[in-house]
Amino acid sequence: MAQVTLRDIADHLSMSVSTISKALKGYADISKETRELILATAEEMNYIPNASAVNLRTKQTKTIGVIVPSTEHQFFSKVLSGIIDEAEKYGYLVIILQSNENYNTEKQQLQLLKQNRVDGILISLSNETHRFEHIEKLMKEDIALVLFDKTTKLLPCSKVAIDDRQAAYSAVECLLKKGYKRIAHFRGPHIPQLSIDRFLGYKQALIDYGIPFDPSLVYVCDNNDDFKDGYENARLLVQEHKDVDAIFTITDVVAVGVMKYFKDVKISIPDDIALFGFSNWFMASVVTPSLSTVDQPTFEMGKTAAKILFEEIKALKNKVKIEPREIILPTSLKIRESI
Amino acid sequence: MAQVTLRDIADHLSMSVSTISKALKGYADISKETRELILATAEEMNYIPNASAVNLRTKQTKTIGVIVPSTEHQFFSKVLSGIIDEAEKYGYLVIILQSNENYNTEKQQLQLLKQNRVDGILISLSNETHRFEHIEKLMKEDIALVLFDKTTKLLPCSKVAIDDRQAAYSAVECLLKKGYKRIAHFRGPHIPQLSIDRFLGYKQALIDYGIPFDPSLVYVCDNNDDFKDGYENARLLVQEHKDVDAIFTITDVVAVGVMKYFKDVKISIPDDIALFGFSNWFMASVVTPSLSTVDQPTFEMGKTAAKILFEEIKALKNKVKIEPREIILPTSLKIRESI
DNA sequence: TTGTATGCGTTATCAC
DNA sequence: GTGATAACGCATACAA
Repeated sequence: MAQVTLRDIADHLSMSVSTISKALKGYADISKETRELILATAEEMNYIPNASAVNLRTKQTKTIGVIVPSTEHQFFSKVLSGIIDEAEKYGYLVIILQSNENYNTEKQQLQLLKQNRVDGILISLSNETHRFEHIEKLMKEDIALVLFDKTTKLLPCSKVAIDDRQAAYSAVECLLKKGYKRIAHFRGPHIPQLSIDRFLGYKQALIDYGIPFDPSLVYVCDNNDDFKDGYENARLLVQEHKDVDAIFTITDVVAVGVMKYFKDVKISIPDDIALFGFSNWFMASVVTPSLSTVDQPTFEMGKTAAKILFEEIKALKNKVKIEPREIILPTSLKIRESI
Repeated sequence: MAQVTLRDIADHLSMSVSTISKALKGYADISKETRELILATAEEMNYIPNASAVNLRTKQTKTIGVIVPSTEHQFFSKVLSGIIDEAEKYGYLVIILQSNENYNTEKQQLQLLKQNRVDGILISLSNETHRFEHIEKLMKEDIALVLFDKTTKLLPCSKVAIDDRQAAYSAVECLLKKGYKRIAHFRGPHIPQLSIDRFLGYKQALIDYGIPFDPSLVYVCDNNDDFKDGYENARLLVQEHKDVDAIFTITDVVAVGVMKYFKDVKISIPDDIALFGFSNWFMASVVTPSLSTVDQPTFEMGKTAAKILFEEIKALKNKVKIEPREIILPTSLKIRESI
């Protein structure tokens, strides 16, 4: 059974298609009676407008695209939830794509979204992405774009993120104030701004507190398996630096990997080594000992990014120039048993 | 800058639109030279087909819709990942909607997807959904539909799920074999088939092992906050039934809530009470003590559901009648420290 | 091998 | 107040 069209309703009522269309859209120049008749008939015939036809005519799809490195990542799934919720309020649909931290995939997916003429795009950059032509190209066209979480300073578009550097600084500062002196950092991959910033925050805090920065205390987690990275790096650390008294990790899962290793080799947290995570995922509160970490407004980040995107879509539609904005969401420390 | 159309290319090359169209689609009746010229020009002009126009013509959108109760739920985010990955292979885009366990929302979202003429729909039913007219209506139209995870026996469409009853049976059987005799069950809400089935598996195991079923040992988790449900029900249980020696929970997060309460009141797991979860989420392996649970193929469920959906979309397109299938994915027990 | 004509379902401008 | 008519961008049957 094919879908009912305006034509079908028109035929059924022996009226013209344009009359039906106008009545359905509440135009003033249709008499109340006919309008009501048409509305009732449409309802009865189970009419549903064909979005493709509408898109073609109106040149807007009421759809946005979102590219994230991975949907199953707890952080992103929560952001997505925020985005989808917000989109629904605005009557927008959300197409979700995962780049798997791959630059080429990300690039291709942008094409796909363009092909579908989405009204706007939200991206959290892949770890691999260090060239931005694909995005710059996009920005020159009539398509709104907002970066979130994994952003870059090299792109003059709106962004929603946290102050990773400051947040990391606070975390390490907290360790320092507690008296820890030999603090290692399990950092993220080299490209993403976010992992650079957290590293810089770490370094700065050490310097500010008169602790010499020791590069050999920085371990990189770049195997796309944070838990394992944490576990392995913990193993290495214990071999190489017996004097370390605290670790600040790029993310909670890394910290949980560390905990696992320490549990296996009977190193006690925080007595032997303290541990500070980042993200405040659910698991941070339920592991033993519970994990001190940096709380970031995840759901809010999604909502905010979406909200800004919709504003830009609206501006674009009205041919108003958009001023790129950078929203920094507040973070806070969750102090728990691990320090 | 408006998007380049076939017309633009045609004008640029002084050819007809249809020639361009055919060349781009690789039709045989275009000479190799012109085709190559056209391909090069299209590339150069940065032509990207307008999906809305194509949809309108071809009556397929190469898009599927997915409705889940919540994307931030770890289980669903993993399923979604499987769906998106699989869709990408088939060249399909995925629109994701969350019903928030609300029947009316689910119903409305189905309308939205119809409006967008998606080629197929995947749904995991909301906990509230106990009427299925909205879905039955859909099934009568040219739109493929596959249920996953939260399915129902009342709908004659394809389904992908696990054997919840059997899986729950195995878990409880495992507890019984270990010698636990007074086993409570923290069940899910009353409507979803899945929580009914897990409950039935629990009950059956007891009966088969000669333990009388005691309804007062069954606690319901229906506040949409599994952790809290677990925590609160644990509190109640301890008050009401001091003799219970094991708990089987509907899901891991509930179990983690239980663990938290027990930790707070110094009840030892598994010495005082054993604990068995369901889902094998990441956290199950990292809490202390680690949680015994039922492992289910989450990512696989998404992939499988998508795969079946695409088969049905294909069948529908070729006007082949589709035979509903029910795929049961295998589960297994993960025995850890909590029992 | 290429071009012409038509229609997909809708919106919007213009007559009547 | 209502109805032709054209246009959105593309695909395809058919004519040349």
